[in-house]
Amino acid sequence: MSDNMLDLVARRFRTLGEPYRLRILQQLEAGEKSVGELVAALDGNQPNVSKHLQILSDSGLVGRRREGTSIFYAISDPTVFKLCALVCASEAQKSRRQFEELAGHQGQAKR
Amino acid sequence: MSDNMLDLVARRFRTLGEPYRLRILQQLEAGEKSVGELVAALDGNQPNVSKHLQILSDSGLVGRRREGTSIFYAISDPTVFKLCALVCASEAQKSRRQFEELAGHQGQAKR
DNA sequence: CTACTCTATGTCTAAATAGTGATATATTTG
DNA sequence: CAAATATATCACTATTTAGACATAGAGTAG
Repeated sequence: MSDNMLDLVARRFRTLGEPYRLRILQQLEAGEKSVGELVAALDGNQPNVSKHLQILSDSGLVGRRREGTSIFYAISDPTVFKLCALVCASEAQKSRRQFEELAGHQGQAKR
Repeated sequence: MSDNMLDLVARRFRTLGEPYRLRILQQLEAGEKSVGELVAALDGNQPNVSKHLQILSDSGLVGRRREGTSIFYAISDPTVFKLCALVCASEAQKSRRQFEELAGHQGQAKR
């Protein structure tokens, strides 16, 4: 993979590496929402939400649509949910391994 | 998804959000390598490589094995390559859309 | 034990980035 | 045009994090 592509991929991962942005994406998974609706749903302040939306938009993950004075954002790259699902599964398996390891050591200790 | 899980997922994405770490993972995709081998292959300095390896190890993406004075690292969670492949495909599609959009506008300008 | 090799860690600096409040911009309404 | 609303941007601070250098720790050979 070229260095240029590596940078692009890393940038994409960094965009997804912010819990607040993941929460925004999660909100948008249910359908498009205006900035105000997102601010209300996430209990955030407006400039911060707008900034994160800008970053998501720059990355091409979401698209915008104006309607009156409101601007509605929507998912434009559903890949993100596959990515999240993969990571979730991986984390779950990691937790399970850790648990079993602990349980195993506990069992040994009892003997 | 719980806030706790969101943080874990975000953390995982951030771990992958560094080009240098992606390059390390790419090196390890071909098989386990010692720190020294990675330093040589990536033309980096040793403490930096070690630090990135530590981060990858903490995330559970790689595992270590000692052999003499050397320590060999290897991929322990192949999920990462699926993630990268997905993002690559998404980026490629994004580029393609951008190109077609530009081409389309050029065509309009010629009329 | 000493010298040597390989790897990890501590410390510092610089850069990137999130959060916040004030303000600018755009759209609609009267 | 003036006022009101919704969103974006600016300026700033604080936090995080990568990179570089020096040094510590672990293992091996003599």
